[in-house]
Amino acid sequence: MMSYTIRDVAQRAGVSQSTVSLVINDRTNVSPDTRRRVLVAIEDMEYYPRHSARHLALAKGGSIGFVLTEQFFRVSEPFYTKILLGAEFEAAKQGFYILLSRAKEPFEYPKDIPRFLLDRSVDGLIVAGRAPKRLLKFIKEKKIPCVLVDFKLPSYSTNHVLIDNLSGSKEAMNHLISLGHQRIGFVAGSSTHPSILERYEGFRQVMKEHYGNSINDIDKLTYLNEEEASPQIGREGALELLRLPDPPTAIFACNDATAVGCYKAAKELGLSIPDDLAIMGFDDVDASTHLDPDLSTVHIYKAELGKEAVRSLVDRLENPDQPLKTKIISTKLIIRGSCGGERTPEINYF
Amino acid sequence: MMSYTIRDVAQRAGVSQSTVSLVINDRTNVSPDTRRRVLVAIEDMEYYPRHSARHLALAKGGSIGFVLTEQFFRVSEPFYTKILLGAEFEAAKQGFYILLSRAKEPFEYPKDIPRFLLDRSVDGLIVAGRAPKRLLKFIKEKKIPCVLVDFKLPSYSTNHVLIDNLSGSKEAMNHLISLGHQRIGFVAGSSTHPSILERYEGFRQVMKEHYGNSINDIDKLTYLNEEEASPQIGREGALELLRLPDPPTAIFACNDATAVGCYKAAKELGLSIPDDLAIMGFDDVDASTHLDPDLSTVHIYKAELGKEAVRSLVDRLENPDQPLKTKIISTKLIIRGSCGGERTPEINYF
DNA sequence: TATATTTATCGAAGCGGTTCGATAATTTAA
DNA sequence: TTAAATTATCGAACCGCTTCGATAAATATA
Repeated sequence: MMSYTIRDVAQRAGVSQSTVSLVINDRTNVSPDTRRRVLVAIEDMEYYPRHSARHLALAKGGSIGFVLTEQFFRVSEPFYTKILLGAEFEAAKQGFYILLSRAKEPFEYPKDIPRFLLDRSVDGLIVAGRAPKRLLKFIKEKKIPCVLVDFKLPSYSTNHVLIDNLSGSKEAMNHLISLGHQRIGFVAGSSTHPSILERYEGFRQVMKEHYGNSINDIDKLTYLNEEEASPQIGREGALELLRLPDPPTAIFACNDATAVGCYKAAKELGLSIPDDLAIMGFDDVDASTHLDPDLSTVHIYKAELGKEAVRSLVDRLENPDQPLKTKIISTKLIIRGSCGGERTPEINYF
Repeated sequence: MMSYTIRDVAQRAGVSQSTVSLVINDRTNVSPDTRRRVLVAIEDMEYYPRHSARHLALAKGGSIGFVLTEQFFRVSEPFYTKILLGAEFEAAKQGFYILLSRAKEPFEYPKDIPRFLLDRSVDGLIVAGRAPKRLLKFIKEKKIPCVLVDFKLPSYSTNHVLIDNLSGSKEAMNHLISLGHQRIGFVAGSSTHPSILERYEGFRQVMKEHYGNSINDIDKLTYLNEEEASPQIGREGALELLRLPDPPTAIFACNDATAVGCYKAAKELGLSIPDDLAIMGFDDVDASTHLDPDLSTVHIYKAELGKEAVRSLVDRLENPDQPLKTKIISTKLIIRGSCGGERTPEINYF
């Protein structure tokens, strides 16, 4: 069943198609009476303008590309998909569509350039997590408006939405210290990711501040692995630190997935949490409340990251000459059962 | 920087735009020599046809809408997003885009009709999880090709991709029984969802088969709740069953989220898993390996569901007069630590 | 060799919108 | 009362692609 076009509406309302267009786009210089007639016709015919036609005529279509690094597609899925869902939420609100795509890793140029970039289906792009350099270069060359979420590159300027990892990390560390821990270990995977580095930096700063400059000591209490942060890495790291002659009494894991592995290590060594070993995570993924005891961690407002990314991008699309902006979203320390201290009341963040 | 159009390419190659179009679309009746010249020009100019223009000309754009029920957007996120990711994977392979949208709950018509349906941005639709009736009605009226994933309505005919819940459930039950359990409880949320009902049916069938027709008994061992399956529901249900004068020695939870709650209940009552209480889940969500002991469960090939949905839809788009098809995807029993038995070797399913 | 087919290429119309410039109608200014 | 400015409406061109029918060139058939 063919549906109506703007011409049909025009005919029905007894006006020209240009007038209908003016009404649709809420432009000035249409008499109230004509406007009413057109609106009635639109209503009656259940007319809705074709997206592709507008897109073609306007050279912009109100769609946003969302790129997820393939690695995260699998491993860190619960984290990044929350960001995606937040983005969808805000995009819908602002009348934009989200087109989803993966960035392969390793990234091959030009094969792996998302097709919606090539055929101009999207007006702009959000990249969540590690962004392939070659992709970023392409985006810059083509001058495609873009915002990076939870990732940055020293020499690359664009809009960003970032997590306040440093503050979050320091807050978590200070909490651990306030509980009396002196030997605190740090276990991390994905150790080249800027967010992880910042969490590490927070760990170091607080340790130094409290326990002086005995860097060697800090280094001994640190396990860094470049591979994707995961329970396996967490387990390995925790085992390594806990087998030290002078093992830590608390472990700060770079994220919740890693913390899960620390639980396993503790169990293997017969250590009880939090009495023998305190564990602190980062991210506040759903799984953290499933652990026993439930995990104290640093909450990240994931959906908010996605929302802010969309706002940032839409803003940029609407005023292209704006200065670049970086938004930094705070975190929130959530005390549960894995390291003692007074529990934070649970709130249901979307 | 304006990019090239088909006319530019035509000019460069010294042919008409229609010829370029023929080459692009790989049509017959183009001399090898001309084809080569055009291809070279395309290559040189990095030409790529505008999506919206093709869309307009062809009245189809190679995009698929993916609708997620808002409820699942939050609660069952890890489950449905895996399906989404699988769909993206297959869609990319087939050259389709995925547009994401939520279906509000409750669903208000016509406000909540996804916009991409109204403005014809998508050629077809995948709906995952519970689909609002009013939305389905709209889809049928507009004759929009559609496939339902993990949901069906008795009177609604369309393409489906479903989980073989009944077999999965029976297999899980038989395993429990083979371990010697006689009193097995069933705990479920989302009890009106067809998938959950099928799992329940599997439970009943196996119980009846083994322990005769003492229906009352089975009913006593059943906890059904219409609210969204969740750890809270699981905890409630397990507590209720475990406090019976003659409590179950095993609990079959309708899904992993619910099973998590059963763990909590067991802990509260001082029961150890699997010795005092065996627990069996369904879904095989990531979190199930984080539990201690790790959860025996029924694996669902979530990404595969998404892939099959795309295949089904694309198939339908390409030959519209095909009969409707329902695909049923099998499950796989995964034995881990929560109920004894020999462990299934872990495989990394995408 | 003349005619009928087939093959290669092209021009122009059309997909469904937006928008610019022209025109007619109305209001304001002189 | 007339000229100038403003407002309302419209026709036509255009966005970038596909496709139909026409035409010219090449090939097959009689």
